[in-house]
Amino acid sequence: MSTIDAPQTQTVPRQRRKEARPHELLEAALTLFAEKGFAATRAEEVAQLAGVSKGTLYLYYPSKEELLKAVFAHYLSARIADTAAQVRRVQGPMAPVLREMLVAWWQEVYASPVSGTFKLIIAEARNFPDIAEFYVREVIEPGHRLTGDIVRRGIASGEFRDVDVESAVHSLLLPMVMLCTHKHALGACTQHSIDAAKFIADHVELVLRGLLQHPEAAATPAGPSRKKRPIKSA
Amino acid sequence: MSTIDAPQTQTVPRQRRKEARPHELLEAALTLFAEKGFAATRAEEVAQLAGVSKGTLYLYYPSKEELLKAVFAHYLSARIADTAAQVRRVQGPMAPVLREMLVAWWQEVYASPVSGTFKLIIAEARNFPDIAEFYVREVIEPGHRLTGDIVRRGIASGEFRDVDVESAVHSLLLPMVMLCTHKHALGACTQHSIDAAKFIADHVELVLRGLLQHPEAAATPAGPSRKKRPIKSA
Amino acid sequence: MSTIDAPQTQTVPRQRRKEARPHELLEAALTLFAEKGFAATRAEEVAQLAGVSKGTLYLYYPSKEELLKAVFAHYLSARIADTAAQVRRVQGPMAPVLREMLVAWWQEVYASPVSGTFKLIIAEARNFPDIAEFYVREVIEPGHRLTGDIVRRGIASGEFRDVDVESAVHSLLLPMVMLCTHKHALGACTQHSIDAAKFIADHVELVLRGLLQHPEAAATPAGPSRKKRPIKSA
Amino acid sequence: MSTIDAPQTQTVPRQRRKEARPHELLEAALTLFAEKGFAATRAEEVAQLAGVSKGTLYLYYPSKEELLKAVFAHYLSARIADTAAQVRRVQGPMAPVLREMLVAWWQEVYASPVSGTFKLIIAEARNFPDIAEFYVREVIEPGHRLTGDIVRRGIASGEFRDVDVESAVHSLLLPMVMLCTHKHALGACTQHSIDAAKFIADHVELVLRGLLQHPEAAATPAGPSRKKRPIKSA
DNA sequence: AATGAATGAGGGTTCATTCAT
DNA sequence: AATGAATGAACCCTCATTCAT
Repeated sequence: MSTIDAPQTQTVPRQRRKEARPHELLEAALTLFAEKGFAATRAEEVAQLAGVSKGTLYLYYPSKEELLKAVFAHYLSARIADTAAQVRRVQGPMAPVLREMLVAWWQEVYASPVSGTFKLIIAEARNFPDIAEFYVREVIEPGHRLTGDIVRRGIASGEFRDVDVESAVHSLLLPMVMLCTHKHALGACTQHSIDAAKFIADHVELVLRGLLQHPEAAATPAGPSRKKRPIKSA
Repeated sequence: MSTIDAPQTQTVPRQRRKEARPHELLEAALTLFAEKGFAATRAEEVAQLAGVSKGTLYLYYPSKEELLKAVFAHYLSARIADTAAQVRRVQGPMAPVLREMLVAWWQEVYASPVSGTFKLIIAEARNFPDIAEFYVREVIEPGHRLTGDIVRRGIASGEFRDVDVESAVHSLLLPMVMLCTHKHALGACTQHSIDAAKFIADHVELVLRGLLQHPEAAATPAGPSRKKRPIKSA
Repeated sequence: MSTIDAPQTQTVPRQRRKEARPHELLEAALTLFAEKGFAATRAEEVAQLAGVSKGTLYLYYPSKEELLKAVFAHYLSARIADTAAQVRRVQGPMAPVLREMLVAWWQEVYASPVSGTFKLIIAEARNFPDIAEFYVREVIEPGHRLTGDIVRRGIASGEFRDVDVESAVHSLLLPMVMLCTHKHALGACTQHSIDAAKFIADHVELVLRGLLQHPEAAATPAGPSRKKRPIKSA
Repeated sequence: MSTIDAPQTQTVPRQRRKEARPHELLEAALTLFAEKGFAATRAEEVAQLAGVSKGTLYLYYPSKEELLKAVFAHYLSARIADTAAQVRRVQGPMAPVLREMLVAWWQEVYASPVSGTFKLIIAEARNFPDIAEFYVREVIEPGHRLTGDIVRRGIASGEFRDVDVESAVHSLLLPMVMLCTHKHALGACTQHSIDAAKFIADHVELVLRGLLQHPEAAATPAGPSRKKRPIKSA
């Protein structure tokens, strides 16, 4: 209210806040849209969760729909490209590459707000076809190409069996996506929780074993992961 | 109705309609709720798709929310129990049982309206916790128990490796659920379609191979399914 | 449904029912309109209370509004005329005439459904001006004329003081009307009930005493009515 | 809109309106509810009469029913208490006290919107029992106690006859309440209007005369009030 | 830039009325 | 004559969006 020494409820300097606003609004929007769905979330709720008033939201985004688009644009851009570059440089067996990539991806995504985007795109794809198209082009296709390339290299080198690449990619990725989706859907309602960290590890090993020409030569223990790994899942 | 060949606008007798209405309304509701989400679907749209007026919907269901609950109650009751009974009677190796059960499940569900329930529960679980609880109790837990029992029997007999049962069940089922979800989400918007029939077959083989103690002994060909099977996927 | 020996839930012969229908519907309508108001009463409720279906109501009355008009037409016709005739013939002091007329009126009206018409006309007069006009012409004006005539005769004979006739009529009648109104309004909700029989007696005596030139000569005891009279009030 | 001398559609500052709105809405609500009844009044009509849009009404009152409750809370609180205090202090004969209190009450209430509350409570009591209970407790009982105390004091001092207090109170008050009711019911529809000012004066004298031990000693002229008093009745 | 009062189109729900049986 | 399924206009209420402050 006054310029000097006003009792600030937030210690963050003004300038900071102003720059941070759009990001805070996007995170609030992702959180609520993923939780309740786009139509069932009120613009005012988003503003409130971001700590601003209803009017302020409209200073940054001209409509609720544009806010949704901005959420996707923000959370899904330039996440694939760099991983792809890294992978291309790697030499040697593909099994460890796959294992590390998937676990790393999972560690980065599952616990972060980004995990909410999957439920959100599932729920809203048909209501916003241009978002769906954008998503397929920017997220799904790059992700599939990346994973598919690894599988193909494994097959080419004789490390993997000659499986159908598309199907293998789906077998690898869909459970992980489903897990993220579950976290924001039923997982948030019931006690029927999945131990995500453990499942991902087991899942990758299981499918790798299905992929490998000589499973017994795999570097990982043949048995299930008996103990939970100390990775926090939320 | 009339004496001489009056043009009949309504050939269906009233009484018949009264019995058929609830089911027609439920199918219309599932279709639209799965397509657009519960909040974004207008009650009148459901009525229209069912071929009745807005008011008629309310003769059968007292509110939109009760209609949603009825959708779940109708489409998800007593779908698990009979399969479970069949499975329990089976003797011999579990791999074929798993293969047949999953393919059969998929054939029955994927092409039918029931496939829409997965997207719907994902999108609405957090808004309707009692529906979520019902769903977990009536659908998820029985389904997991059923699949888990097969895996356990396979492990006990030495057919399968000593994997973590929960994780294996997830690896088996989540891609299938994800596929149903996808069909009603991105799959309905873009050309990036998945060949579901092929994927399911490949997926089951891949994971089975990961499960089996001696994969090379499996009855199925080691190679990928090169040709699409002539099963219609929608 | 069948013509011969159908099990009749009502022992009343058919013909009787058919003739009685309109009256049963009117009584149901008066009851509910007086209880809940015209707008807040559903046509189906009236039908139900009369023991018929919604459609049947419309066989007898073309609309809810016509039903309301019929209620007034039925309950308020030819109630004044005969009393008026009786009164005109009477000779002698007017105090007993007034006393008897008011008590008789009250005994006949208060306990019967007719008592509901007052609340009803109060609540709906402004929404249905033609009903209001009818009511004023057919009920209020004759009633006032009748009562006023008695008072005027009392004044002319020197029995009553030379009061304003209009005002005296109001003082006499309004409390009685109010009592009927109260019975169907607050009286139906709370324990704060008025002992109607006692009040009417006391009220008439009190106002008569105010009217009389020589109150001490009145035939009634000067004290209050200590005991409730054995007249049933509902 | 324009820079010079733009015709201002809204000269009232926003802040002012926010404070005034609730009262404007309550008055509009009382007016319309009393005129048409609660059920027959549309929320938008209330808003319109108060000069705001439909949505604005709901910024101040969460539902039409809460608006009704607020009307009663606003118009009927703390109206009795202060009169009661005044009356208790008075000494001397009770007849003038009664006369003045009733005339004052009438002058204050009859011409004001408050007069509508009687018709409203009559019409809606049975639909809103908690409002009825509130009304009995806050309005009727205090009012009766106040009036009854005066009558009792008059009896105790020998000024009044030993009448039944409850009945006398009703004889005094009911016509006044009926008059207020009439004003908003038939009185608003027809020419059959009552001269309220005159009636109240006459009524009080008439009933006082019925109450008094020695009527001829009363301070008022024995004859009727021949001339209308110059008090406006609406 | 930020606020929040105000708006009004839109959607859930009710119910008077119709009409095929 | 009687029924009750069906209709759709109307009404309560919500909420995305605007705009004066």
